[in-house]
Amino acid sequence: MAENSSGLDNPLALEHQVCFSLAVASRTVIALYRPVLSPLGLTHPQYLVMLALWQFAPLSVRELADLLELDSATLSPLLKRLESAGLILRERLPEDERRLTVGLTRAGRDLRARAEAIPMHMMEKLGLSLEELQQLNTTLNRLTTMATSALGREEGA
Amino acid sequence: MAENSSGLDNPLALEHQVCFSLAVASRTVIALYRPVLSPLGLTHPQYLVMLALWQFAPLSVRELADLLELDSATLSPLLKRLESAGLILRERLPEDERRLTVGLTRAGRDLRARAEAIPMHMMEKLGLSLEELQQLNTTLNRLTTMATSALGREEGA
DNA sequence: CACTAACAATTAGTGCACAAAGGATTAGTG
DNA sequence: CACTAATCCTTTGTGCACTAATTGTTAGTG
Repeated sequence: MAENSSGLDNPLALEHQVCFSLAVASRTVIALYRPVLSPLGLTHPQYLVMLALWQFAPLSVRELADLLELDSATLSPLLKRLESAGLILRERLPEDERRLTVGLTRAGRDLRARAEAIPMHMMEKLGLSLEELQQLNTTLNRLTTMATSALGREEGA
Repeated sequence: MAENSSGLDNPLALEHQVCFSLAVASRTVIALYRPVLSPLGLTHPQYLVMLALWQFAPLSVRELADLLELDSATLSPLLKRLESAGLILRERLPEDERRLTVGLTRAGRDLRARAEAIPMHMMEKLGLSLEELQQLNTTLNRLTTMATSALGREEGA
């Protein structure tokens, strides 16, 4: 009976690592989105970009990066792919030639209608209630807040 | 007051998507590991492989893939890098030449001592209690279970 | 025993994520 | 105004994740 589930017996045990559960959960949930997004021609990160644009377009690359907590170096090629797919437009801002404005094309806007059923669909697939998902969302956001502030402290040190 | 936090007002709102919170949390927590793992010469996925090996070595590629819920095509190059780093050994099983046995080298075993402080260190960085982390772990595992069984149902259909 | 199935690992190809460096533009300061 | 610093985006390079196709090996079947 030396075993327990607290992680005190073997702190390095795989099953005790939150970072592992988190990575697996993230990959698995995203995998569940794949067959739903694939008919729209979107990957999951591209879907998140489209969500941001449907909600806030136009946005600069920097604003998108802040919203999605991604590096602009990650977004740059992703946005090019969305542009080749005809969903978005990228143009330099006249008043600040450094910035790129990302906006939606007609096709990009139209895609929203086809995406509208996705959240409900995924909820049913997952088999979790709205309350459970909201609770989970809150917990995850709290975790991210803690991790982000810990990262911030490091840079300051 | 048309807004609420249930997601019913705008199901596609970025802040309501669990998949988004999950992806961000995963990336952010892994980012917090980076400065801790980098002195050991490990990336986070490599760290997870080492955890599995410290606990269960020797393991075949298939067993590792099952444990980590990863594709063998992802593990193949990763294991080669760990081998070049001198941490693991890869050899074909004499009794079944299809399989590859992955075992630890002396350096690989020795690295465990340096990794032993990591879980506690990360817990402190995050600023969450052991109970909170256990609770989170349980929740995430439940989520993965739900998502996995949903994926299973799809293949059957 | 020959032949086909299944299985294990690898390879090739696409896309995401991040670090580091670079080019272009704007803002701030003496 | 000239010059430095900051900002924005892109590019390059490395590594992870997944799909599909491939090679090699074992197991099962007629």
